[in-house]
Amino acid sequence: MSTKHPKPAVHAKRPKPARRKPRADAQRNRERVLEVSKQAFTRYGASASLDDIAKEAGVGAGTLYRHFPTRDALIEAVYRTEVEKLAAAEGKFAESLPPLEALRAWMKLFVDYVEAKHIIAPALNTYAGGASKLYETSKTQISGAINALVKRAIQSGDIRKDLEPFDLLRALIGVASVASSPDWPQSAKRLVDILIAGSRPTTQN
Amino acid sequence: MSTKHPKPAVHAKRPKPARRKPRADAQRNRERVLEVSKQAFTRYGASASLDDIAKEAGVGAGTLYRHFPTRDALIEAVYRTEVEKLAAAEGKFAESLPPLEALRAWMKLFVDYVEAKHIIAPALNTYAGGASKLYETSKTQISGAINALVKRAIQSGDIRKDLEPFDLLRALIGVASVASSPDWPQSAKRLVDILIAGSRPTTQN
DNA sequence: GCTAAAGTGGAGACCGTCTCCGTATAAGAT
DNA sequence: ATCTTATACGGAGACGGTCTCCACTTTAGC
Repeated sequence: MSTKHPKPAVHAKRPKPARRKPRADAQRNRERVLEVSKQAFTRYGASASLDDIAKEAGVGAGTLYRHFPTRDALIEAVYRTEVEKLAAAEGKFAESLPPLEALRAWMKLFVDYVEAKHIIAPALNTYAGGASKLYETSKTQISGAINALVKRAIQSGDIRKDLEPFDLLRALIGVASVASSPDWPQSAKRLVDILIAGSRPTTQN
Repeated sequence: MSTKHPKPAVHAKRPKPARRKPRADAQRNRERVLEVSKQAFTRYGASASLDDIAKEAGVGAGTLYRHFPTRDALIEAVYRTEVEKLAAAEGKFAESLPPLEALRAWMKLFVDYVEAKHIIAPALNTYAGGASKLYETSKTQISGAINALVKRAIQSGDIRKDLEPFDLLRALIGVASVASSPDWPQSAKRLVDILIAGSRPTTQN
């Protein structure tokens, strides 16, 4: 074996362990699980049976758990793109609207997202019990968005200087977690207006 | 049996089925379960094992489930008194404080209650999944309280006429459901102030 | 005391979670 | 084309929680 080629380090994507290319079936299964999960979560809520999801996706339970070790990991993966879109909307609003209206529009968009996929809200909150660090990135993205919007609105003088952006976010998550009653979306949007009104500089009394 | 006494309708508490007095042991067991549940819920959250609770209370699982057919029923029973106290505080504040401050004080008291017993908030919300009608009475009590406070504050001109009291309540429940981060109580109270500021009549702009 | 109504308790059926490991298969080397 | 081996698969089964069922016990009322 002294004639063997020198290490093909030129082709290696990763310098360290010289990894092998990921298997095609693994990738396929992962996507199928994700697909089925999305439907299952919207249909049955966050407590949908994972074994059922695995079955419907045509994979064994072991496969599902290998790709997504915990329920949280799965939820996070499912809603990662949604959260990214929501965070991205911040930029668009910031460009096309005056500061205060951009903030208002984004907050109402948040409500819309939660209305469609009501699992997002608990996913952004640490939720009851386990303080998993999995949602950290999602949280960071959303925090970044509202931070930018509030900062801009403060600079333009539309919002009190001492307002904590995170307070607003917490209120938003909270309001969104309460999903009872049919007129919830209207109520949530009225609340956005109240929150913004309450965040303006105190010109009165 | 023709000599038997005439129906002792005089002593009957209930006219219809002439019920027998409830058994002493049943009452005792019920209270023990309630006692243990209260501790278990504060220690392990709303998902504490019911079988464990039964075991610790020294009763069989069957007994627990007979008294409280569902988890919700048990939670409701445990926090019924707390909710009653909270609702009762409305009267006190209404007497001793000006309308707006009474509302503010009550809302902050709400936050304090939730901080101590973080299960109250989900109990007031329908929560994810099943729309059980069990919390109806609790909800009604709390709704009544905030309704009275808001109405008074509207009449004194401190609050916009078109404000939906239930919107405020929903925000409160929502904010209270978000229990992450150590400075949550401060944040929640800042939010109460924001909500109230946002509910004032629009003298500006 | 007697008796029927009321209540008890725990075995066990059921269901969801998650692990373990023997088997299958794709990727890369020859 | 075949071999080798890292990678992935899947489902049986251990585990733990929920909830029911019913043979047995206890109590209230006479």
